[in-house]
Amino acid sequence: MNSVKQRLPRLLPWLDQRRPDVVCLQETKLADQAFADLLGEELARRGYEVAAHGEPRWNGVAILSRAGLDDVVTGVAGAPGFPHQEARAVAATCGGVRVHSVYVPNGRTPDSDHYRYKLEWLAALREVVRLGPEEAMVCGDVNIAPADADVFDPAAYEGQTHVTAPERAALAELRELGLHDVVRERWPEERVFTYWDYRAGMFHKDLGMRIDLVLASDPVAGRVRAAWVDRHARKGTGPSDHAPVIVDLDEAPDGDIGPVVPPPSAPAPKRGSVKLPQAPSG
DNA sequence: ATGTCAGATGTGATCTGA
Repeated sequence: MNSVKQRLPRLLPWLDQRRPDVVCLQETKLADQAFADLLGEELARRGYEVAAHGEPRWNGVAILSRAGLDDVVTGVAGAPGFPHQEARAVAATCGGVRVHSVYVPNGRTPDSDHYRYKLEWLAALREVVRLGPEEAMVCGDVNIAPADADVFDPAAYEGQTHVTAPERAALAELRELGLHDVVRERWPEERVFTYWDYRAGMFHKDLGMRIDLVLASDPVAGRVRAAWVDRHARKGTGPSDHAPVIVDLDEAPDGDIGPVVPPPSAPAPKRGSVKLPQAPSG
């Protein structure tokens, strides 16, 4: 979101256009009461139940659902604070699936306390998911590009947060619980990004990173019929610097809803020596 | 061009975080 308050004119039309059953939001940057005051009524009118977990200024996550919203848990048990507990995770059971909306700490620089905090936070998240139900999804801004293919130019990010080996190992350990990276599995060779820096025309040039993931356990991943990044939502006036990831699931394991065609993406520009703005990622 | 935003402090420009 990069502020749900600033993004309201984009969020509500997007909900009406895509009509998702379950929505995981990150970086709402709003306390729970302010969240309810700002958009509770608009969401209720659209049939959404809401689990919001926020702070007055930073962070903040939420789950919107019209597929049920049960057993809401805020935060990650056993996770460290920085120094206080931050609003970076909320979980709920929606239509039989344990859904986690997560905003993984940024990490800032690899030698920082914030980076160590990020790794410890991921380890705690892994424990929560490990002890949870088999049908599970982890969705959100993980602030890690899983592989070099998830960065427009790996050389431009070398040694920076989001691409280091320990971060990728922490993410891999989470995935070793049996979680599928459903967008990468659907688009194994394609150029797919979810985040583009606001500066320097990065979106226009499609110089981005794939740091927003939908991870799904086996029984859920088997129901995936479409998985794609809604780049359209990054265009136009007043977008977030991230684009939403959309995943369609069948209702039944052997169901068939026919072919689903994602919208066309922009042609990939040539890889080159592009100077990277010094404040990476959101 | 370190080229953008958003939130805050506290009124206007500067800081923090991404």
